[in-house]
Amino acid sequence: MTAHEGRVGRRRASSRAMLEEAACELFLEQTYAGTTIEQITQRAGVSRNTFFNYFAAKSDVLWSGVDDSVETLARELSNLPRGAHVMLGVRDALLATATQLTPGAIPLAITQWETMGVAEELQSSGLARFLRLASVLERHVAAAQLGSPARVPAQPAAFAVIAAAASAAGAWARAGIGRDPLVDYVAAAITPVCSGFEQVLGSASR
Amino acid sequence: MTAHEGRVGRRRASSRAMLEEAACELFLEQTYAGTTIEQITQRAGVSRNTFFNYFAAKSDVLWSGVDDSVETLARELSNLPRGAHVMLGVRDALLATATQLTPGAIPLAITQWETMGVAEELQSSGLARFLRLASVLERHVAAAQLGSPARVPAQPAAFAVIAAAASAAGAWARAGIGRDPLVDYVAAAITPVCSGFEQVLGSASR
DNA sequence: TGCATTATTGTACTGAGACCAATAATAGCC
DNA sequence: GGCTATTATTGGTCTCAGTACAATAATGCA
Repeated sequence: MTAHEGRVGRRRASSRAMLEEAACELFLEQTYAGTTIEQITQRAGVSRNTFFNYFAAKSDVLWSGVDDSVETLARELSNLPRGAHVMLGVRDALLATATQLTPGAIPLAITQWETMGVAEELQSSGLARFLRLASVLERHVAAAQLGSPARVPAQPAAFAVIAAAASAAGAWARAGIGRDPLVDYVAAAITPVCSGFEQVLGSASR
Repeated sequence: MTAHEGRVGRRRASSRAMLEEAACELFLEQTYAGTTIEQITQRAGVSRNTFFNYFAAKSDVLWSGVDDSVETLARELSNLPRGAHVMLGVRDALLATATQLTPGAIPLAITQWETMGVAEELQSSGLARFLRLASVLERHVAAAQLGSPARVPAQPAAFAVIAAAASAAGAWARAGIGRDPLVDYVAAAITPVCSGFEQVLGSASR
């Protein structure tokens, strides 16, 4: 019927969005830890196994927005002008990514922090996403310095910047409605990190 | 018999160290994911439940060194002179902590990175430790600026510094034997972060 | 000797996640 | 219309981590 043009095989009867919606309701009613995958699939009207056709793990439901932002970040990084200050470019790319994170696309894990009793699970499932973003950044920083001898250590810089951004996202979430836009929080958090690493470069080249 | 002075109740027949040792052997033989808790306790000669008297989770075995370093870091931070540059003090405390991490005390997760097939599990269990260290740091940075209006954002700074240090620890681990001491790696990684946040302070106060 | 305290063990259970085989729906082809 | 390759969904079964709780064993002390 829809979105099945040219594709062969059985039509999908469900979708990530369906499952996310069902899961979100239940998380708000019962907390994250208190709801089972079976309950999610029951509410969505599919079998338990179908869940694993769409998510590799229960915790993935909380993070589907982040995976998209990985691609956004990669795109922003590749659009940066060559040769300019590496870390300042990184900062711009990250801020652009944060701006593009419209409220609707912000992961459940962040927006529903308090209500869903998710803090525990965040600690065990969040690092994977963290590392995915960081590794995109790391590759960029390393590549941008290919010609010249690398002076900004790529992985530490990437880790530090992403960690600061994550902290900002958390603070933004806890600030509740009526807060400033996310990008302002992110900017304040990552600017010192970027300029710190930028100066490593500056002090060595001068 | 030993270390039971003044204590009442049954003597411990096992210990964290016993279980860690058994676990380490098995991880090297079979990888982390390939060994069950039951196998660990069998080799240690205790029952499966005893494992949970000493560790809250399987992954805790990989990280027992880090928990100690949390205390070391807290101690080093509290020994810092008052009023000096916050982030430079933080750097000193972290480097002191890294120095105190003798090879024997360095967590399995880091030293046995390749051999034990642990990278997967690190991603899901590592963030909890990361956050524990970061929150110690965060409290210190916030407290050190109590009188004056806080200019270094405590949590972003703490997250960024710890992330950089973690990256350094990983790089150190992957460098294998014959590498420089851990503290050198950590110093190179965290110095830009600390000076970046320190300058936020400097530029505002001048 | 009995009592409070602490360590260890046994049993049973829930739930995540993996694996695999069976079935259902669909498009294209004859 | 029937056949076939392809893809989605489902059911069944299994392992293992982690929890809960009760029973038992060892110890110091009154």
